[in-house]
Amino acid sequence: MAMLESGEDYIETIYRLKKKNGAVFSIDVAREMGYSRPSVSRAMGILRDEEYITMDELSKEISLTDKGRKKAVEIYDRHKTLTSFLQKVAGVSEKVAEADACRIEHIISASTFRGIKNYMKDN
Amino acid sequence: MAMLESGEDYIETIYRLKKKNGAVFSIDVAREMGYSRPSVSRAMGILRDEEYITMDELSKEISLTDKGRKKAVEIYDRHKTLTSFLQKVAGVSEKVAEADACRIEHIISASTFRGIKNYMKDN
DNA sequence: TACGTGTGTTAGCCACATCTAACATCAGTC
DNA sequence: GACTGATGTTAGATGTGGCTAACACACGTA
Repeated sequence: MAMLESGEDYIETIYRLKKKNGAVFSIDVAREMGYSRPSVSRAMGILRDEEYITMDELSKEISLTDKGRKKAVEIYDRHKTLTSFLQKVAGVSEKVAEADACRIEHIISASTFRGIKNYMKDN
Repeated sequence: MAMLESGEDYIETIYRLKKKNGAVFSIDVAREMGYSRPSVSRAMGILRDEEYITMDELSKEISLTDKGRKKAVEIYDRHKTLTSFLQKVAGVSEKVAEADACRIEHIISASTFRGIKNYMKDN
């Protein structure tokens, strides 16, 4: 199964929580994203099948695989770049920029993102 | 039922085809969007229920209501503005800009779009 | 030891938006 | 007037991604 849009959100959340708290569990992801435990449980199953994460059998602690971490960094970079970009060119608050970035980051093409990244470097 | 993202696409397509061809029928929308006739038929049913369009009982010609036309113009404006914007700041081709604009136009916040519009006015 | 709490999972539901198959209808043509 | 092709609709399936209810299980504590 291909990586779906919602999967990117889950991976990004895991990555951010890991940076913030160290260890990450499903319940943390559920609270952070405002989803139910079953929804997260199912998503984790898919991410595990696709080898983006592993989950400790006993403790249930979630870890990103190399593949997952690579993906996470990529999405996180898109997120940060787009947030700054929107603040700069559209003059919106960080909060608004963040919310828009969060949606745009999943659908923007690689070319356009590269262009924006370039723009941010030069300006 | 609230206006959904996909509904915006259908309305925008109807609007564009109307400008291009004069009369619009479901089959034209299906061909333009690459969807099956039943998918378009159902979508038209919803847009009719929500009073964005009317459909001639006999000829089946599709017309936008005032509400629908207002919506279409709004989406079309977002589409054109975002396309130019991405070409300008990201330096991508019209084709790429168009494809990204097509997806972003549905999810961007009103504030951020206003900001972008402003940016385009000043630059 | 037994019990309650927290966390994860399973089962089954819903909404949305696509699809295919099959049917209805209308218009043009032989 | 019957056949054929184009178009629209109906019925039912699929995939995605939420949800609740109910169950499984580990852990701390009375």
